[in-house]
Amino acid sequence: MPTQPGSTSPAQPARDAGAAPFRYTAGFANEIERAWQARWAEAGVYHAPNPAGDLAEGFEAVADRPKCYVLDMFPYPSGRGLHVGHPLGYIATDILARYKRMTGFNVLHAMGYDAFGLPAEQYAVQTGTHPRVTTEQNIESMRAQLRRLGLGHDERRSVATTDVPFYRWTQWIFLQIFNAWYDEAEDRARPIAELIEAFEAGARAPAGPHNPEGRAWAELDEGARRRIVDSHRLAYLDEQPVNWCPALGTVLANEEVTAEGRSERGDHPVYRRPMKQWVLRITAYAERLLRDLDLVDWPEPVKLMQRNWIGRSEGARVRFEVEGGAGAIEVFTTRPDTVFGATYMVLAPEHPLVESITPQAWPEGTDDRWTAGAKSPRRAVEEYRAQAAAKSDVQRQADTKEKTGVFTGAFAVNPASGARLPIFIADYVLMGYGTGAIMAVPAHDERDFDFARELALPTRDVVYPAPIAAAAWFLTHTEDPDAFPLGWDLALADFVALATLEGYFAAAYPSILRKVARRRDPAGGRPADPLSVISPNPGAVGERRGVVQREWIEALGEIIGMGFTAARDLFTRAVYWAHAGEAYTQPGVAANSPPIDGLPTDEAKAAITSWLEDRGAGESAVTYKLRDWLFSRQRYWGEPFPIVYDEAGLPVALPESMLPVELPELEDFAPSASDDPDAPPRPPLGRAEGWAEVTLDLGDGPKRYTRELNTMPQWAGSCWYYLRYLDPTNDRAFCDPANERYWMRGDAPARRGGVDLYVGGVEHAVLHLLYARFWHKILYDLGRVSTVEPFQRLFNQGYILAPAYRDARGVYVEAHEVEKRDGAFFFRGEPVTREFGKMGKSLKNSVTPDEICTEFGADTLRLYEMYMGPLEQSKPWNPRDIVGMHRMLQRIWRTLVDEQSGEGRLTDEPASRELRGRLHRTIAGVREDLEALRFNTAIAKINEFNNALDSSASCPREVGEALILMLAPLAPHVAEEAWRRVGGEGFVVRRPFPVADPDLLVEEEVQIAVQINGKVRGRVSTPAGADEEAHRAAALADPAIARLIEGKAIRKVIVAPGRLVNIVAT
RNA sequence: GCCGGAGUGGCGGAAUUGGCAGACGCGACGGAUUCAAAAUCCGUUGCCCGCAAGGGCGUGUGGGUUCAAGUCCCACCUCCGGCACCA
Repeated sequence: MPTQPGSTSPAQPARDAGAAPFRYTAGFANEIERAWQARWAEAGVYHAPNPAGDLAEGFEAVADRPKCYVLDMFPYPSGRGLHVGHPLGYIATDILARYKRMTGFNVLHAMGYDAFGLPAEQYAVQTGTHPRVTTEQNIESMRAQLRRLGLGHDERRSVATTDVPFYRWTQWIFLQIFNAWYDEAEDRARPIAELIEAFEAGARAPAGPHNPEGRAWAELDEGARRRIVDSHRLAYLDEQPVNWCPALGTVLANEEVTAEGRSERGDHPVYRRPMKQWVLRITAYAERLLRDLDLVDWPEPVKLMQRNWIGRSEGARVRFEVEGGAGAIEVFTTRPDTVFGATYMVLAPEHPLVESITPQAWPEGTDDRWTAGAKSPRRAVEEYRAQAAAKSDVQRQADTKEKTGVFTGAFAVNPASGARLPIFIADYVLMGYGTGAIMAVPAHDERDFDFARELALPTRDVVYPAPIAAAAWFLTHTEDPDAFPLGWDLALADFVALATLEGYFAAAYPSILRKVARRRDPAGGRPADPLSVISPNPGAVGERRGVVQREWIEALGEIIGMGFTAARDLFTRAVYWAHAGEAYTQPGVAANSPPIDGLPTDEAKAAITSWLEDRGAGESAVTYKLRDWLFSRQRYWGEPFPIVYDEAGLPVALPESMLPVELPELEDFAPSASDDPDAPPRPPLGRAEGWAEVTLDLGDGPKRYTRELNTMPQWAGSCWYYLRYLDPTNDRAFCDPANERYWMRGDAPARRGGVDLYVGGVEHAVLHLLYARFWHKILYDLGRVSTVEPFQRLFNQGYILAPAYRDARGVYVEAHEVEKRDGAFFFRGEPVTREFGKMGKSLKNSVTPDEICTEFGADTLRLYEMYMGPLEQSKPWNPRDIVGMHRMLQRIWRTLVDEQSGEGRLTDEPASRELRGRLHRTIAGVREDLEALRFNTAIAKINEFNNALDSSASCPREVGEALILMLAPLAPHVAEEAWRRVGGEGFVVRRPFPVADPDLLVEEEVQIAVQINGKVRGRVSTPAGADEEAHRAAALADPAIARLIEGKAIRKVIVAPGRLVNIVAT
């Protein structure tokens, strides 16, 4: 195609013989698309200038514009290629970016590749092809696929995590994390040097498990000092139980293990086993990660998922002294109000105190069920621990209903009740949460209840729902049940009814009891059913004053049914819940807990916490489910750590000047996979001779060091790639501060800044988005970025679903080959069943964007994907529907271009007032829709507008040009081609978007509905802006309406101006 | 089990603040064009009764609020997603 600017490009006529030569056909679409993609690339129309550095050219021209940073979630360049589900979000961000560009923003939109990862490595293991080769090929083919869609990315900014100049800075960020610690007092990360200074100056005492004797800094030797400092770092080495997957030869993060306890990749069994690993201290940020969710504009469900993942719990830490002076067990509980109900304690099998508290021999009279048949507590503990460690998570999950555990032979003292509590170990208590120890309150916790039942442990009630609390009080405060004139049962019911009305407070109970005791003759005599005096709550949601839930009325019936003595006995012994056969975990009223008796649960919690605090036995506390982030992988194809170990085996960070640490060349990439869960990990980098062992001068002369042989997990690169887009070629910094501040923060305050729009799937709701926020906050604390949060606005696009077919065995078959006959589906003659599922390889139902582009053109594909429905919704791919969007483009094309000559057919006549009004209403609607990412309705509005135009013989220029400009973000190639043919100047993608004239938005006449008693009976027109009275008159004047209301009395006329009139008549 | 999201014609969906349910597209039906077909264009199309005029019913189910409910409230059903011994 010739490219003289301004000329009408005589593209190849459509090949269809006999058809109009310049009809918008698939072949024509493909030709102009290729041509425009080449012209855009040549002219660099999507280049966004930076304020500083290599990409600063042209910045002055846009310096006065606001910035807009639009971002897609970083894709993995899979060898399988894209299916039509992948570009859904990319098309959406492209449209928004184009729209923003046309409405006066300096827009940054780029695309890069999260290219480290298992598939390339596994392919390398099988074929010996270097993962870099596979990865680069995949990136190239993905770039080609994306380019074909006409996405307007600034291709100068494309990065891949596997590029050495990129991962150099990933390593650099790791060093920032390694060289930082979390200052709780200031609630931020600080450089580790400042901690060392504080130690040296004596401003801070070196405390913690690495300095058990609490010696002063000056007295500590070099090794001890380093160990203490290392234990403060945000990146630290820790021996901790990890998810070891022998089949993959690597450990996995919790997030990479499925609920079934298998690897997310490959579905291999995963075992728990202790290993020394790099761990990032994300828990230090738990509170801020939670709190700052309030700063961002994200879908509420995603925020909720993060909140749940962080899992903040408020409660108390309580200390229980172990008998015999063996120390204290600290527990965390969210229900300190139940401390009087603790009847035993449980430690996680791995709990460090287990060793020291377990005695040689069983105490006298130990129940057989507690010992697991072992001769001594030590033996029992040892065997149980071995058994628990051998259990895979699969079994552990499966076993949740059967509680197991053994007695340690030791006892602790309940700091509230003084009761003697046997101490058990059991795997239902997890070392990783809270303190790894619990006080067991079987009456009010289901797990404790199950365990107590299994091992015949006692329960003790300390909370009742209000009606039962009243009944309990009545039973335990009545001496002579026969003294009630109408019987104790009626008195009890009467008491409960009144007590519940009065509220929860036991203080009122004595006077109620006296009142009930005096009652001789209730109205209507003694009822047959004593419970009839209690008013039930039919709604049964929550518990309100004065009403009793049916559940508890039934329970009261049972209590009455068992007779006074038996019932009283249950409550005197505090075993009502054991009798009822379930734990009561709801809030209620405290009982059998002297300092808090009668208090409702929330007050009881606060009261008992300060009571415990006064006695030095506990204090309020907060814990999180979130665990520190396991950051080592035994892989080849990942970022090497910039860490070496010295002769003492302690980690030493390499100086910045030694970055990047490049991956060594290898022949064999396989980690040593094994079926043996106990086999030691052998990372592939260990085989890199001359690399794993190095001589370096790190300041005190050349010495031998061993390199860290693990690599970083795939999440590392995706934690900061959005910052590298901002300054992709910078080799002095990961990003120039001026560029970072311009694109990330702009004119916003630090708390409101961040990427303007981030689009991706919900599957990253917790993992990627939490990790990236964590890194960003560290960089913020260290002064490297200017915003508190990385992503201001998040949008989750839905999935594209497609029919998938299974044969009789339940195996998926190639959807392309399935045939439909008489409403049934067949694959190679065999009947198959249809279902809808996420498009992809596993369901064998992929459709590639390339096949659709060939058949209809990229613009049609773009429109169809956006037209399918709301972006955030999952929706089925229906190939039959695509042609609708193709026809729409054909119709618009015909409006603008003569199909015979290829010439623009706009006329210079002015548009009629009516048409102009319609145009401006369309512009206003389309703008609103694009702004809100409602592309489906934006397209419908443009289509509707063009349909209205069709009948008119000629199209005025002002209308036709606006139509092209509105179409440009959605279908840029055809818009560009039409623009040139109608004689437009320059690239349409750089033109301003049409602006609606507010004066033209109101229609002169409005059709309104006339309802009689809420049913539409007619329509009348009213002039724009008519008042209520005019509406009313117009409605009543309509002959059809007049006929219908004839002989009826008009009660009321409701007028919604411009919408409807409703006549209420009888 | 707990927490989220969603149910509207034959299909995808629209109705943004309680105000004309079904925009727009597909499909289907009828017509134009064509030797014919494809492609394209025009028209009809929620369901039921009726020749028609017209009437009735309709947004998962059952109740409620309102002049008016897809939209608000209560109870329930179904599907999808997340979490799951977290003390």
